[in-house]
Amino acid sequence: MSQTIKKIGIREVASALGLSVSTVSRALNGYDDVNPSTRERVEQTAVEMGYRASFAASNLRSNRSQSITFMVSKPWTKFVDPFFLSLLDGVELVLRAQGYDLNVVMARDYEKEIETIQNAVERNRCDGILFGRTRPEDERISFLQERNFPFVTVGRTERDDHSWVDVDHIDIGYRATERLIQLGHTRIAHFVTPLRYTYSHHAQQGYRQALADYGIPHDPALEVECYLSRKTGGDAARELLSLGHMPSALYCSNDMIALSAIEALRRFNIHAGKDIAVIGSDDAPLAAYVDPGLTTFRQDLDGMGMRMGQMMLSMLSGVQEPQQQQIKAELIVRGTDMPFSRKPGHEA
Amino acid sequence: MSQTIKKIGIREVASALGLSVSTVSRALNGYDDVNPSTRERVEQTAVEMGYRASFAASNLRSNRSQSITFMVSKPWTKFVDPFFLSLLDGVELVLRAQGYDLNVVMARDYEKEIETIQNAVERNRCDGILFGRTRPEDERISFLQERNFPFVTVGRTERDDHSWVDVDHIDIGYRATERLIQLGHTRIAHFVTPLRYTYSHHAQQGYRQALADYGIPHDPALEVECYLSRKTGGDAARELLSLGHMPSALYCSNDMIALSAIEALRRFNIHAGKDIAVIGSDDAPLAAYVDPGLTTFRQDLDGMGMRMGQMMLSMLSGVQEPQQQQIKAELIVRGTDMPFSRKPGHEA
DNA sequence: CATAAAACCAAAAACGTTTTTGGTTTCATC
DNA sequence: GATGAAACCAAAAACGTTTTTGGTTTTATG
Repeated sequence: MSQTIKKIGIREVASALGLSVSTVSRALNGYDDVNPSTRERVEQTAVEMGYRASFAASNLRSNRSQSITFMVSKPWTKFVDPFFLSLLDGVELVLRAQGYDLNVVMARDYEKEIETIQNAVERNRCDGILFGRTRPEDERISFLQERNFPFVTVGRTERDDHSWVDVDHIDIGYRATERLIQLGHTRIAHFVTPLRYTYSHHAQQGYRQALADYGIPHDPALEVECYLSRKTGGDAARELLSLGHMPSALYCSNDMIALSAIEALRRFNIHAGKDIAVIGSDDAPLAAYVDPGLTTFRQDLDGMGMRMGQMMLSMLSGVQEPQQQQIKAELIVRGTDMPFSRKPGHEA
Repeated sequence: MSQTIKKIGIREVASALGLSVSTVSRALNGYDDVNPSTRERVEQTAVEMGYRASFAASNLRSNRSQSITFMVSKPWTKFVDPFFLSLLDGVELVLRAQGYDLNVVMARDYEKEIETIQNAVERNRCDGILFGRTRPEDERISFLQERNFPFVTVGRTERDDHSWVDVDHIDIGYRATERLIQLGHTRIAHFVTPLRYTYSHHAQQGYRQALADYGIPHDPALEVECYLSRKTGGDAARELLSLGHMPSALYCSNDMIALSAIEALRRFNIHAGKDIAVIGSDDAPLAAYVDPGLTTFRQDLDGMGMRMGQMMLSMLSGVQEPQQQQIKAELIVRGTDMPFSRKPGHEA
């Protein structure tokens, strides 16, 4: 077994250079009252000796951790939501460039969310926090605001006094519905994501607005709240089917719901793209792989993540005003949407 | 705007109780030389006052961070690999139960892996580290061993003197190939994951062993190294096709490769489950959704993650001997494998 | 050449805990 | 009732940095 490697601290670096500890620290941290040549000597020696400042010590003294926490909530991690992983990628890229670390923590369930945030914030583990799955009334927001702690959310709340990035789900809901209407459909169902989340309401709003604009009455029976686990798109589809409410078109505010519904309907010999038109919302990786491919909307998650990172950085550099950015999604036409055609058996 | 909430430290708690700081600390940290009633008073007051020990301070003094880092490498995050997310879930569950936090950091690319580990280890940010994508010779291993830093890997290396969990890929390769042979196939291709990873070699080994055991000569042209990005399963399939090497069966050591190949072949009117038999390896979520469903292997990732967490905990409690656990995967028969039938056009 | 400003650096304080050290009380035992 | 052990607790040291304070040297200016 090789000998354990000796841990080396700032003191060792200082004495090796014949400088004081404080000078080494200031040189390394980019203070300006240090001779450029001294700084260079210090920097070089530091890497030569393999010196790395103790995270705990510098964090304690400076009260900065140079790291940002992204909290992901359980449902996302359970049935892997590619949504947030691509997002992370953008965030990380931007933060890393400014010397910040990004780390991800998981909140196992709903109650743990606030606890997880508390742990991060009150124990001073990070300089800022990011999270998604916002709800119209979200106690995480008030918690952080009370503490004046920097944060950016993915998704909005009822309030507008904080920084967020978001996809325009009203727009998606509207365009999906409008497209189905223009394809001749009038009985258009909406399988909506859990209504505790703000974005579900947005999707709903867009859907209803499109119906209204085209003079199609809104049938509440066609709007079903789905979950990724308990009541899937498949369950909702079977429910509609058994009630004889079968629509000719289906807009789902989540691709997994759409795919689950498509799969369930296939067992009843109802085929998406042939017997029923289906449009999704978030271009899950699966969407391109199924046959026929799911018509859905693509979102620039990477760009959104980068924007989110930039917002965080600017907050850390002192900007107080809330920053907000909404991005539009792009329609990806594949094979599951199609014009309306009256066929026997598929209409109630 | 509400007033900023005052940060409260251990000193405040101590003086509120009329106790010394050290007693409060010992009470909170479960030392045994403190009166149970005192301990209870302390604990109660601490939560009442909303006290939370500064992470940095306690980490600095105690040299423990009560947190474990899971490093994920870029390729995994890019094309969402459900593999590792389910794993994380199990790990987190076990660690959390013992008061450890799990956080995830991303290594953007190959070179950054060692740097990321360095940052975690040398700056004392965590008490242990977890990572996957092991290679036969893996400098991360030696780095950590030199420093005597606790770690567990997902996957093996050439060496055997460290703790790991792993899926038995030799077994998967063998059983997949054997099944195809028993279904009557003799020209069986293997689309293998990048050979820099240890598990790819295992898959290869199982594949070749099965061929050998059944007396089928090994045709190197049928074994193609694939990547998730550059050369996908689709590329490999087209390549075989253009060379007139088309096999009647295909074993892929990764489901995404399998799905990509299936999709590409469909465009040539070669249908998995009808014209070619396909077996995957890791039951990606997509595998159940495509039509026909992909025949593949399911791995108990959650259990593997939990085992991994337990290993880490035991290392932290002083166990030195390497612990190792290999799990077997379970065959999931869906629709893409089928018996051999001689058809014109699909045999070279 | 005197003086002020700027540049440079050393010493010491500070960050908020945990750990060490040691002292006092309580309790059981002889 | 003396004695040792155990239980309990307070004071102070320590962790490894960054920040503050202040002092010395150099440079620019009149």
